[in-house]
Formats: sequence, structure tokens, C-alpha cells
Amino acid sequence: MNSDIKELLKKSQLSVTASREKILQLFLEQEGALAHGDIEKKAGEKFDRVTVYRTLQTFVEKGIIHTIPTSDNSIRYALCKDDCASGHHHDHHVHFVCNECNNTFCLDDVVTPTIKLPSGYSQEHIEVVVKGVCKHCS
Amino acid sequence: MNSDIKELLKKSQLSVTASREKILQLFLEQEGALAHGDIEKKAGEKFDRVTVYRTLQTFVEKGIIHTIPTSDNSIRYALCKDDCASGHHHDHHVHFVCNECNNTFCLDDVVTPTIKLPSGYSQEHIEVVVKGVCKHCS
DNA sequence: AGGATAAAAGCAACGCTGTTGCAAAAAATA
DNA sequence: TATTTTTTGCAACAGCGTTGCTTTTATCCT
Ligand SMILES: [Mn+2]
Ligand SMILES: [Mn+2]
Ligand SMILES: [Zn+2]
Ligand SMILES: [Zn+2]
Repeated sequence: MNSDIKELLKKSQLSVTASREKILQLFLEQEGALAHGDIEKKAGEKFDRVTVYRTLQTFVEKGIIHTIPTSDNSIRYALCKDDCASGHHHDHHVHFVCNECNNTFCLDDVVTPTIKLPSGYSQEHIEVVVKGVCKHCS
Repeated sequence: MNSDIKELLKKSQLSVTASREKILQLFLEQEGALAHGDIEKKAGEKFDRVTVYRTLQTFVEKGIIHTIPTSDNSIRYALCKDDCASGHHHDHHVHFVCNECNNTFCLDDVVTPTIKLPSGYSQEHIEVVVKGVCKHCS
């Protein structure tokens, strides 16, 4: 299990460091998404704030995690389960935010719909965030 | 035109003040959405930063403007053209972010689709943000 | 219109967030 | 193991967003 983490880092051409292992582990043992603040609370005593920022940024660039837009000035991050590669993400799934537990989940099996846009607009990417009550809270 | 602004404020049970008039005017003469920073640049020399924050917050509460989620820690705001009331918004349209001009637009005529969720999840609200090239830039 | 009352704006201060440059430490490489 | 490269931690900083309090402004009532 721990070697899985090392392997994933190496596969992404990243050197294996304690902070990267720890932060990646947090994502693996977490069902929902994590905001920067969450990670800092769970791993921040061990690592510097700046390291967390840089690690998240690196993971996004390498296609290990992806961002989820929010309406409250706090980006959330979640593991890419699709085959995202360095520089190019392929996460086309819907995200769910629970109004009860306030968790954010990737609905990996729910693909984003195609939207018919007015003429002149071209669609390159689409983000869908559904709010409601999650399966754990209902 | 200026009386329109006063009327809208009164209709929302808000006292008519210089800052509210000015900020509301900015939204009316703007096609796309505005971030807090934009408003501060355009009206910030006349009004305090705090006033801008409080005005935006009030406008959202009163159903005059709505927020648009982003992936870059900067909420954007746009006029509600639907019949949003105090406390309850009814904006069910798609938002568009242009990768060229970096503007955000409300596609008021494009309604958000219904998403089939896994069992256990209930849908209360849905946000759809499409990224691509807008009609002005294509 | 003028005064009383309620509401909003401005000010100051503060904590939190995210960034940058640089030196020290750790990991990869040979 | 020694060298090179990469990452981390530290310090400092700017900007964001919030809060309490005072002053100013708008509304309401006479
Ligand atoms: Mn996801
Ligand atoms: Mn809109
Ligand atoms: Zn929940
Ligand atoms: Zn454009």
C-alpha cells in the first residue's frame, strides 16, 4: 500500500519525499475532496504551509489530483481516477457538494452532459457541481 | 435610467445610497460578470473596500446578484435576470468563461440540465460552468 | 422642512491566505 | 559515497476578507 504511493509518484516523474507521500496518502484514504486548509490541518504540523501549496500545485500539474470549483473562495482537490496525464486532465465527471456534511465528492460514474450553446460560443471544458444531500446523510 | 436603479433598490427594500447606486450601475452597464476586484478598481476610489464587500453581500442576499463558482479563488458576481427574491435565488442558467478575454457570461437562455445521480443522492441545486471561446473572441 | 431614529459607510486593526527569494536539507544520480 | 539536482523550510511580504466601533447618511415621523 505504501509502495503504491511511491510507485504513483515515480510514475509521475516526481521524486519521492515525505511530504508528498503523506499528502498523497491523505487523498487515498479520503472519500471526498480536500481543501488546502484540510490538508494543512491533517499534515501541517509535520510540514510547512508552503510545502503543502507547492505539493498540491505539483500534483495538479502532474495529473494526480484535480480542482473542483466552489462558490466560497476555497478550491477543493480530489484524486484523478481517470487517466489524467501530466499537463492534461480528462476528468469529465460531475461533482457533488453535500449541504449536510459539507463534503465534496467526485461522482466518477456520472459524466458531464453536453450543453447546447448559443452560436458563436465554443465549448472546450465543462464543470458541473450539484448541491444536495449525499448518500451518507440522507 | 438612474431612476431604474433607485427603483430596483427600493423594490429590494434597501435604502438608496451612493455606493449601492454606483455598484448596481456597474453591473447594469456590464455584459459579463464582475469579481470583487473589478468593482474595487472601478468604484474603489470613491468607496471603501469594506463597503464594496458589504454591498455585494447585501445584493446577493436580496436576490439582485448571484455568485458564479470558479477554480481560482475569486468568486464572480452577475445580475439576476430571473425573478430572484430576497433569500431565494432562481438562477438556473449556464455560465460561460472565455479562455481568450477571460470574461464570464451568464447564458440566460441556456437552462441547466437535469443530472441522473446515483441512488442516495438528492439534487437541490446545480451549477454548470462551461469554458471555451466566447462569441466576441471567436 | 426639521429633528429623531435607524441604517450604512468609513476607518483602523487584525488574522488568514497565498506567493516569493533564498539558504539548508534531502533525494536522485553517477 | 560523492556530486548534482530537487525539494523543503524559513522569513518576509502583499492582498484578501472580516470585525468592532465611530461618524455620516438616509429614512421616517411630526
Ligand atoms: Mn472529481
Ligand atoms: Mn448568471
Ligand atoms: Zn453529506
Ligand atoms: Zn471572450
